[in-house]
Amino acid sequence: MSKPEVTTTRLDDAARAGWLYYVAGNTQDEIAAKLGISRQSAQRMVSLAVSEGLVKVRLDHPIARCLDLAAQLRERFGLKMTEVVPTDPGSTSTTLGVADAAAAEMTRWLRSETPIVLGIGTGRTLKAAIEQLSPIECPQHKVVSLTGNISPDGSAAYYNVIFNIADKIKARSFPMPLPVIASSPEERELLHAQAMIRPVLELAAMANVAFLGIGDLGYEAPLFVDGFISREELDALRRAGGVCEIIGRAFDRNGSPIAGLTNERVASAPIPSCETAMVIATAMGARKMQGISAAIKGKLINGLITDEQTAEMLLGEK
Amino acid sequence: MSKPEVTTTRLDDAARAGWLYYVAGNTQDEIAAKLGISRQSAQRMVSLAVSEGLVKVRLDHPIARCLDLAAQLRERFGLKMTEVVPTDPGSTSTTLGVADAAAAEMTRWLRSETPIVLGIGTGRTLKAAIEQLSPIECPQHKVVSLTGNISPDGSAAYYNVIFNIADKIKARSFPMPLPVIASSPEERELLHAQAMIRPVLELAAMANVAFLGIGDLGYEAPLFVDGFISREELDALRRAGGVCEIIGRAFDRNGSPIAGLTNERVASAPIPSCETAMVIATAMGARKMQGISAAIKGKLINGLITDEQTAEMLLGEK
DNA sequence: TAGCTTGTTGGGCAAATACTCACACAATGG
DNA sequence: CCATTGTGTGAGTATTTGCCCAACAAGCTA
Repeated sequence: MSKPEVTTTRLDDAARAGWLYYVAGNTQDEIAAKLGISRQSAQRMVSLAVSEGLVKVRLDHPIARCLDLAAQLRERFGLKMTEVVPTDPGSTSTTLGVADAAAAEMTRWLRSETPIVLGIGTGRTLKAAIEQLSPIECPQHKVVSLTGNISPDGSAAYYNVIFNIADKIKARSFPMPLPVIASSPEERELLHAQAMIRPVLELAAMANVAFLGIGDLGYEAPLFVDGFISREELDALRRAGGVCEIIGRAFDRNGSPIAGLTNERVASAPIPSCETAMVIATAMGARKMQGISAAIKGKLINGLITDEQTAEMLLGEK
Repeated sequence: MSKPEVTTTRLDDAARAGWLYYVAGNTQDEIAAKLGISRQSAQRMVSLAVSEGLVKVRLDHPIARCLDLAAQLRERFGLKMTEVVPTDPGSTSTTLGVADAAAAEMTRWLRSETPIVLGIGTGRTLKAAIEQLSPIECPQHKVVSLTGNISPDGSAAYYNVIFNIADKIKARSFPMPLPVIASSPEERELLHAQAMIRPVLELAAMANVAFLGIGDLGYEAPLFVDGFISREELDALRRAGGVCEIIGRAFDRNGSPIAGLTNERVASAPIPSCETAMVIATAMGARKMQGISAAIKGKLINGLITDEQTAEMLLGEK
């Protein structure tokens, strides 16, 4: 404690370089001179700071167009909370921007003093969002996974993010040690009746806020790509009118759950009710359009984080 | 409302360009192409976004050395809150870093749900801090100026920041329409007895948190440079042992107020008590050393935002 | 100890960026 | 009406940055 020697880690140096670069406005040459390293090393430090996510850039100018679209979405679809981020016209990313926005929104919730239960879905968008999340201590909260975290091959489901989020925030976390889709309806009942699972399901039902991804059911449906359902099962869902999937459960274009098929084997918790919780979907891109639209129509969600282009398309629909 | 035409301002474009650059990671060439402007214009947009403060960079890696220094300061001097930012070795700025940190700390206070009274001092550091502050709506709070805002020549005191802060946050603000230093003790009493001033003084005494700058009394003493006191008055204060000045009031090296002289004419509110409020000083640099040290010794403050180098010097003193 | 992998460093260079300048244009004022 | 001033634009250029590569050190294996 009184020792003046404090171990300086690699990341400390990176943070310092990043600070000198972004906050103090030095050039990399100057940083190199001040830190007694070569310019290349300084460059590496700075870029390390960026790639490690030490450097967070925020734009706090409300862009009129985005605010307007957000307000229109709220009004038109009766949503309680919407956020619209700018669109990068050339990018094919399906998470760019919304991930940051989702992370920021999560942070707002987590900063609450009063304990909350945060339900968390799955998917690429959420995974990216959690990566953006700044570490924050919030032992007062509970985070509960809404889906199982076991792949058909027994490995951990890659896009289940409960462990990632638990890493970032010091809250009690509740994973669901279940396959995403059980092999039969009976197995699902059996699994859900387990003493270890029941409390998690109960907690999920009590969520104050939930963040969900929306999966499409096209050729590249994440549910299929990640091996949770077979091509035949995917086709069957589509023939039955399925257009999207939320935490594994398929819905038609009106947001009604598809009857039977894989839906009767999905081991996920029910989506928390909009009556009792803020249910926020984070999704953008043309492929998600139908899904977002369906989730809104079916009143599955009451919050949406999306991008400009998607917002325009949603509003453009009759 | 339903009109699709939303006026796009200059800053909106800047924000969009900044977003594409910093968040989406485009080059300025790409931005130019996407926005249909020349590369130079794109560059200008981005740099405008930066200079307008639309782009906020945050480093959320706790640098071990800074944390350690902060902890040492707390322990050694019995402070409740300390923050130490990295030092830029070559820079002569006296606000770099601490201004951002002060803005962040203010934001934390302002985000509180329960109404608080925020006392605000004066000076270059605070001015810079307020500039960094993101707009935030907090009608529940009150912001009260601790010093008068009238220069000897009748103009508004430039470094009085109450109006700047009022601009940024939507809280009720209470300026003190008084000269900083009255012409006589009697005038001060008279001014303070005014019906418009008394409530402000009472509010200042009730502050939950106050942010103060510390001014030195050297050749470039802000109080003198800004024309509030004459060279003779400055010299007199120094001869009387004055080493620093907080909201216009001079203190000796032990943090005791200088008796008589300009001190008996300073029209500022008393510094809020450390018993009832968080009194946070933001100051860095060699010239402020004595002042910071005095403020600590005199228990005028219980919080400090400073930089690495200053922290080291403070801890290095016997 | 030679041979290998792994990780770090600095040189060099192409790409990207910041800045200066000259000019066009609109608003302002005589 | 023209001069003036401020603001925005494009061209050109100097600076800064990102990245590839070869060299080198450290650790590990045989």
